[in-house]
Order: sequence, then structure tokens, then C-alpha cells
Amino acid sequence: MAKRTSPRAAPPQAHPAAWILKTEPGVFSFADLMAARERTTAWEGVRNYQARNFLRAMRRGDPVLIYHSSAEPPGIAGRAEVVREAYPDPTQFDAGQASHDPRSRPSDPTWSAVDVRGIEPLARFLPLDELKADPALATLGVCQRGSRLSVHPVQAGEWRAILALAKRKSRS
DNA sequence: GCCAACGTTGGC
DNA sequence: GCCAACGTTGGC
Repeated sequence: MAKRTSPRAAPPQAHPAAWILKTEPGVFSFADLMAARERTTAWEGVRNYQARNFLRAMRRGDPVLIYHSSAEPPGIAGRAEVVREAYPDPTQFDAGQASHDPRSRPSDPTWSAVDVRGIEPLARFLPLDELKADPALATLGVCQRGSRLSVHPVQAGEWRAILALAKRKSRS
């Protein structure tokens, strides 16, 4: 007899429409990404398991939003895309790096990196207070109180709302 | 610079 | 396995 799916089983999670990556612009900004060779950089140094798992779920071509944290104001600066899926983050094995992890073994690396390529700035910078003011973005990771995750998924409705918001006031 | 929120660590 | 202490993040 075919096994029934438990009614309690969560529905298969749709692949996110996009991802948000946080960066401190004083360290590495969206402009730095656009100025990088081939507008591409390795997104390294993520040291949180949940964020790492999101990195590992990213697929080549997935849209990415670059968010500036610890900035004045904080907010979304531009669009990018995933150009290389998760691979072992080399900085975990480099004792000279702040993100060095002496417990990680090359035979079973703990941490992952992806490569992202900058596409273009948003039509205008979207400050966090505007994101928080949009009801369609109430569930967005960066709008959550106390959210410190540096990588999170963006659902389709959120993605549309962000692009619409960026277009809206730029004309006024 | 403050402090709330949250993840990690380590003693038990 | 619990949970207090500690460190970090990040908005304000």
C-alpha cells in the first residue's frame, strides 16, 4: 500500500525567488562589487549554520539583493546574481583570517562560500524604514526585529514588492 | 555608544 | 541536556 503523506508534513518548500546578502559597506559595498573584476566576488566568511544552509541552497542564476548593514541608512543597494554555487570557503583554513575555523577539516569543510556577480544598483537605494513601512515586506528577513542572519531567502511576493518600491518614488 | 536579540559555549 | 554567561550583530 502506498504510504500516505502525513497531513502534518510541511508542503515542499518552494525555491526562494531571490536572496538577500548583508554586507557592511564600510568593509565591502555594492559599489565595491560593481568595481570588482568581472563584477564578481566570493561571498566568504559566513559563520552561522542557518546562513550557511541558505548559501548551500542557492542555485546558479538566482537573483540576489545586496543589503547594507551598519550603514546610514541601512537598506538595499543593488541587484546581483549567483554565479557559482556553494563550495568550501577557503578562509576557514587560513589562520591569518578572522574567519579562520581551526576545527574545520579540509576533508569535511564546515563552511561554504558562493560567488556573486553584481548586476546593477536599484533604481534608487531602498532604506530599511521604507521596507518596514511596506505591508508586503512585513515578513522580509531584514525587517524582523533582532534578525542578525546575514543570508536569507526572499519570497516571490517580497521580491516583486521590493522591485516595485524601487521604481515607485524614483520618478517623483 | 547603548542595548536588545540571538547564537554559541561550557560547567554541571 | 539544561541554562547562565558570554560574544556578536546591528538598529538606533
